[in-house]
Amino acid sequence: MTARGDGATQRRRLLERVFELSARLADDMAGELDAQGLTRARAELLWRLHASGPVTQRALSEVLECTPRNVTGLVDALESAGLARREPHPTDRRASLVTLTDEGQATLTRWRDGYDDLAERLFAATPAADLQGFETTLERMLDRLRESAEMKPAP
Amino acid sequence: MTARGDGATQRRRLLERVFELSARLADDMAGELDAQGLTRARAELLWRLHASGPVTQRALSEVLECTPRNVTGLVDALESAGLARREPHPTDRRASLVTLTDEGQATLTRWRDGYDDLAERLFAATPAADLQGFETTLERMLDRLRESAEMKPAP
DNA sequence: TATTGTTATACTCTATAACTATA
DNA sequence: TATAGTTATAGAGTATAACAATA
Repeated sequence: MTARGDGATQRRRLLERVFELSARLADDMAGELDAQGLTRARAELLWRLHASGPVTQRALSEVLECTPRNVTGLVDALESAGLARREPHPTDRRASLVTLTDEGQATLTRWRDGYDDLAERLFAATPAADLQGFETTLERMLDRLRESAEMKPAP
Repeated sequence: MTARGDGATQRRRLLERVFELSARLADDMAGELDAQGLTRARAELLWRLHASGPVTQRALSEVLECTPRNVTGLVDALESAGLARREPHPTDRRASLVTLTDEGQATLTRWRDGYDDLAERLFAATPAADLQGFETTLERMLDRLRESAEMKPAP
């Protein structure tokens, strides 16, 4: 008979729930993207592009933490899909500026609305005070993870 | 001047934190696995195998929600790595039973310890009462996601 | 000489379709 | 006839290395 409510047991169960949450959110998102004919990697690029405005592929490769070669393929796909395009860099003829098309912009607007819908769906039934506590615990978790990420930054 | 502390704003910020948590946990895990020469897909198979005991590839393809062909490749890789092996099925000569090797078992034991360490690292600094509240809110979120997953189960 | 982005090549995960050996 | 697992083929993400054009 081990004691129920044991701290380690609670923590283990909690972490399991957190992983389930991650998995379900990822599934949810993958489903949405699939319905739009997009993949996660391409969506991530669009998202970053929206956040930054027009940028070089070099900059994208740094933000996405992948190789320039990888960016080439993603931009090719997004260009074919009509969501982004390459424009000449005004001063550096080696580089090009990746830009959202109007359709790309529209896609991002839809995502923002979907994001808010999801936030409401997940949290609307929870009192604001509880959400405050939730955020505090969440931030503690993030602090621990940020700490360990700082310890091993350069691969 | 929109009101700060507005409900929608809080929810949006909270969802952002949740996504950051997911991303950091995934990065953390990918780093660990990479150090062990494993990929996420192979680790997932090992994990399921540990949970189920020896099973057919057919069963694995259902649990992992992927094609039998995919399982073939993953088991091939795990077999080469010495973590799993195929054994003849006792009654069905078409099928084989995938089994953890001793090294595979040892790997799983290490993971279990690492899992508990992570749970402690993330939660030890948070009072048990706060964790209780955290779990309640987490469960509400999961309920919402489980609901929508049930609505569209069969692709 | 260094940098931007590309082509060439390769590995992993994933899927569909066709096929073999069994049930 | 149906099932378990394989081979064959293909697309997507990712990586390294070599190369062109330009800085």
